[in-house]
Amino acid sequence: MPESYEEDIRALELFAEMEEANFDALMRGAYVQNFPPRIDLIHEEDRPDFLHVVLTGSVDLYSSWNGRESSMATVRPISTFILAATINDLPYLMSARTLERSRIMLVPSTDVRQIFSKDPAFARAIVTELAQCYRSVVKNTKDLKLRTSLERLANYILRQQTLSGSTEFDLTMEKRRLASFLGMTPENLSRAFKGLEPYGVKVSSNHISIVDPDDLARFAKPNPLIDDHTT
Amino acid sequence: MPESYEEDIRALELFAEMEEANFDALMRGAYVQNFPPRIDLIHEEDRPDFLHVVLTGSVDLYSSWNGRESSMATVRPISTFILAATINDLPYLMSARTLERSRIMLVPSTDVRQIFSKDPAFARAIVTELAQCYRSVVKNTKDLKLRTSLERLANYILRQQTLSGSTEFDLTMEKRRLASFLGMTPENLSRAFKGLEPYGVKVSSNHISIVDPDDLARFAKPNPLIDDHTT
DNA sequence: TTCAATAATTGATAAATGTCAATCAACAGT
DNA sequence: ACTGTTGATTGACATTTATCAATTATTGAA
Repeated sequence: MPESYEEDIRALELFAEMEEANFDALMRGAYVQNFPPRIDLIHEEDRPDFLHVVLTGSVDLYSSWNGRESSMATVRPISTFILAATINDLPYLMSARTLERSRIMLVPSTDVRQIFSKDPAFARAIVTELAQCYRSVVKNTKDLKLRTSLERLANYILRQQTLSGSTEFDLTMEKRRLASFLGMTPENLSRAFKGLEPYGVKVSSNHISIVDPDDLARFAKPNPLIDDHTT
Repeated sequence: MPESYEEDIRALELFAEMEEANFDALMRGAYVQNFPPRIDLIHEEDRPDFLHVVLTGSVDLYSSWNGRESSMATVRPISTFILAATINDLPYLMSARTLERSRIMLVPSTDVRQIFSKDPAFARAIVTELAQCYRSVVKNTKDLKLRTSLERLANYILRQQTLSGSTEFDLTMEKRRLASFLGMTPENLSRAFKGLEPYGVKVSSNHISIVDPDDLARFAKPNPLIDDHTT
């Protein structure tokens, strides 16, 4: 376990407050591995043998049914997935694949569960993280059920604007994956971008610029109870 | 706090394993109240002053945006809502209203958080519950993103069949609310029921009978990673 | 660079879903 | 039984979204 990573991992909310000895024990059992792009890390229905921590690169969480597939979320450094399955020792509900070359830490699930039960600070952190994950998915469900695809895209663009801190930014994922994440087809996304032109959204390749954010916001009607992913 | 309820509450997974003294402390601060039908118990954006426990009756969790509304879940006795907001002390993401005359226990959130941090068994139970809630919402998202409304209805009917243990059962909610829960309009639901006739689904008022469950299942393609809400 | 593979776009069309209005059914209160 | 209210259904139609096929970028490897 290289020191450099261990420091970053310790800084993760999930591990920050736990006992030094317990953290060390977790790290002793863990190992880090490099994966090339587009490698399946875990598959729906598998048992959660390890808690995964993305150290570098990025990971796509996706689901399949009846030959269809949908992108559910992107995991970026430094954060973990998929905690809920690990904690309750139940099969994964989502598959995970690397999007690019990625460095992933694997922590044995048994270690996580064991230390969970003897380290109150770790337990507390897990609860906070789980509650956050839960709230994220609820927000996502509201987005899907209450908005059209055009409205979802408009709000997605506004969220990215907030994250980047600028009215100009690059999309952080392929459009086909963005489409899947937003619950639509690539063709529909392409037309949706056109549909936002009247509200001052300019798209060229993967670069987005928003002429008048207020104009876009009047259409998108962003709402913290759906769009603010920090709470 | 009437003894009769206290016993049932103690039997809840969430409270079953905790220290007697802590349970008593929780119950001392709690109170039970009766509500008529269609009463708003909590509203999106409110602060979680209380953890709610449904003792009798039923509660609808729903969300609104831009004049639209969607039913997210139904809470039936005896279970709690909404734990995630209470634990992280963050605004509710959903509103809740009684569907019928209901008896609800209100436990001050501060008590929950305080006892959470000193009772490991309670902490463990909260984690299990949260992970379960999280997995439920993920399943719901998969249902929404991977299936058409006809497929969602077909699988809903199969789930209800499993719950009732019979190929004949009554719908447990109004059709308009079922439509909203499944993410469609009442008109679309009405036509979807017709669309399932070829697969042997008979509907008369709120009574459903399935002529040949295998036939329906061949169309619905139920999947435990979406439809099994017990894991 | 050149070429093959993949992603993105576009047009034409079909399917799914929503909206609006009218009607019918169920039910509660008088 | 009457009546008003609400939910459910139906038909006509509009909108949204998906599908299929063709074309145009874009990217990455030889």
